[in-house]
Amino acid sequence: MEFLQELNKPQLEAATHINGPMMVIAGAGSGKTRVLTYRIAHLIKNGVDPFNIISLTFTNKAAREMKTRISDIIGENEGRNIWMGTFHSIFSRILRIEAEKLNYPSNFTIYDTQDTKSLIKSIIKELGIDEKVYKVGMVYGRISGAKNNLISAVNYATNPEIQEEDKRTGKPEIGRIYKAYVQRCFRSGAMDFDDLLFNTNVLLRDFPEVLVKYQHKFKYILVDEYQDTNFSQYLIIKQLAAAHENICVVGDDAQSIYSFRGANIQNILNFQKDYPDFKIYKLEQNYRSSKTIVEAANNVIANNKEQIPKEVWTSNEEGEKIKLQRSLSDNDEGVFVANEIFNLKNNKQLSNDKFAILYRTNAQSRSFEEALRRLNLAYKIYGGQSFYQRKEIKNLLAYFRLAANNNDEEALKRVINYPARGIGKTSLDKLTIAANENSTSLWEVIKSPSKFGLKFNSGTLNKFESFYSMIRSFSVRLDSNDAYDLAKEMAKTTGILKELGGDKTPEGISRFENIQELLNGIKEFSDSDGDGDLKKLSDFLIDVALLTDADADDDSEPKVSLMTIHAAKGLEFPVVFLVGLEENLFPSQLSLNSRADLEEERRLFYVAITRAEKTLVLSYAQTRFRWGNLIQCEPSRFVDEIDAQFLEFPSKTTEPKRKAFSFDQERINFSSTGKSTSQNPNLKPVRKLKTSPPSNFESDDASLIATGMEVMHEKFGKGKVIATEGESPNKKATVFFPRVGHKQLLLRFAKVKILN
DNA sequence: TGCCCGGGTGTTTTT
DNA sequence: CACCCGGGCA
Repeated sequence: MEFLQELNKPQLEAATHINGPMMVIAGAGSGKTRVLTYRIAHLIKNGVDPFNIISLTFTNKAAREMKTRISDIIGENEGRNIWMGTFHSIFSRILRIEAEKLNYPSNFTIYDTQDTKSLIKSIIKELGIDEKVYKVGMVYGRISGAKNNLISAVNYATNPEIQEEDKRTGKPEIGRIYKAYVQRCFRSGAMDFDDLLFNTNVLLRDFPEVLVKYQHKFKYILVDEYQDTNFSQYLIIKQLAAAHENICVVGDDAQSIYSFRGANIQNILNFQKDYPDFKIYKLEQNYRSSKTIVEAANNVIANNKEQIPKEVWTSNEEGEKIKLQRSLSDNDEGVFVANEIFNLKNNKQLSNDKFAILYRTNAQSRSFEEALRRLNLAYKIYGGQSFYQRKEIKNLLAYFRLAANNNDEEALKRVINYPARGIGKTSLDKLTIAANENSTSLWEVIKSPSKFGLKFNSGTLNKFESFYSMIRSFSVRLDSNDAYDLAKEMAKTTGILKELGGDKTPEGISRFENIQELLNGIKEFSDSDGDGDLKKLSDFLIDVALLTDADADDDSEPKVSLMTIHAAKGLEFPVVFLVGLEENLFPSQLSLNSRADLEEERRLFYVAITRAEKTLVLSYAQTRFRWGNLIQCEPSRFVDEIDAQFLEFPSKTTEPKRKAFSFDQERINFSSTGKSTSQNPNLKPVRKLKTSPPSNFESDDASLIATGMEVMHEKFGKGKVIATEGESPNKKATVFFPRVGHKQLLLRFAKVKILN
């Protein structure tokens, strides 16, 4: 097993651990994927059947990469038998096998975020609940959070604490919406993302024989990115592992960045409780980055209070300093980065794929796209609006979905009048009401409206009838037709091709091309793997909701990668531009009210820095367009947390040519003085220039603040203290602001003044 | 029923 | 600024 020789001591120990529970705490860049892959290879070489291994990853991309790497060692035939994928894809697979136990069809639809929100929205309307108070996103968040903690709709509505909480925040109807939502999904034969995990839990809980079956199958369990699992996922793992306890989890608490999605670091602590005789391995040597980058990252993360002690180090060379770049505006930032890539490419003979631009929010990509395009640099955006989420694509997919699962309400609503066939809102409302009253699906009502006491004029009835029979004609061919043949015909028969083909605007042409691209993709699917089986459209459709753009990589030419930091997790690049490092953007404005949120932002910053191998550029802009307004920005506090010895302040020449503002002059003078303090001197002039709002806002001493007081907050205005909690410096206050509602404030950070 | 216009509203992050 | 939604009109 010569492959094991490439490992260092702790890596080797972890990779050759065979039986019993184990946890690997792996610092950034310490080779955890390598350990996981080699461990799997080692298991197989030691007689473990690949069929008995399940390996859960965070993204499909990570899964595929690992699969390739394992196949390289043990051969593809063995490798393909390992169950490897995301929680969502693996458990949707199991749910399809076991669906009937839960009274679901095995071809259930997976609702993506759009479908879910659209359904919640209709429910809120139908129930006559105020949409202004019950914002769809917020309701979805509550329902999702409940599901991730395995709180069913019934539990939710009967749990006194939750009801109390919802009443206190003025939203007592969420339980009702949750109930209706679950019913509607069920009648539609649909599960949302959270259901895939929730229902797996139900399955394992209510059907002991199923649990035993999968416990027996998955004798060896591996979980990557364990710090980002939520309770629902945790419990699935725990149950599956209960029989053999051959469980291996790999994670890094410093890289936990998904708590907003219910991820819980607590799971790492639970691990020690659940498996007292577990073995722990710590990987602390970083192989990815230069000393400078590793130490800067250590600087940053040291500011977090809550973490498992570990010391990441590297024997790599010291490397370049981290460049700090200031631009006048968001557009200039784009130009700077594009120019810099252009130059580095030429000077160092690097291909495009060696570069990544990382940002906090998807909306920031625009200025970089424009600038890169102008220099003819090929780039690829990961995440954001994915191909499969585009309207035209979703519309065609909705026809496929509806053909495969006639009860899919969201699919039906999407296409029943697209292209326009004269079935409008009024008719649809009638149908919906009848479906609800009779606890059935829309489809059943359309099939025979009269059965449900509905009266329509004959023209409308004819329209229903022809829509119904068109869809049915597709449905009956699903099992006998080739995916591509059927898809192409559906695109034609439904009128989609004609509709889009007639639109000669640039957007229309692009939409048409997207449809063609989707059809091409299906063709590829049809032609793939010549094992003789018929490739069905329903098979193509199965996990389409779980696919993201990153899964459809085309490597025709090397491209610059643009993505959010969340999406960059697990990746590495020789050159990284970390952009938009401004207060209120990164850290996000919404994270400033609690220590936990701020620490998560800092971990995110840590993840971002540690993606870089050799060159790291930190960039911020002084002004930025937001909500259509030009706003002044100040540099992110995180930049200050890096010791100045690791930073380099670039010369003026890298800034795009344009009339300098007066403060630009100031910056040059300042840096030429060569003043060196322990902090970053170049940040200070900007700080002074902050124009909004003048910060003579003095906070009062936190210890004085008490329940009942009227206070003034710098951003939220006047408010009343409802409760306080803890002692300073960690004293928190719940304050009600008429303008923004209830807020939890950590008084150390919040700018609050006592009014009376 | 379908289209167009205007106002209101909103931004983390993802499977 | 962009998008979405609702209202009003053809």
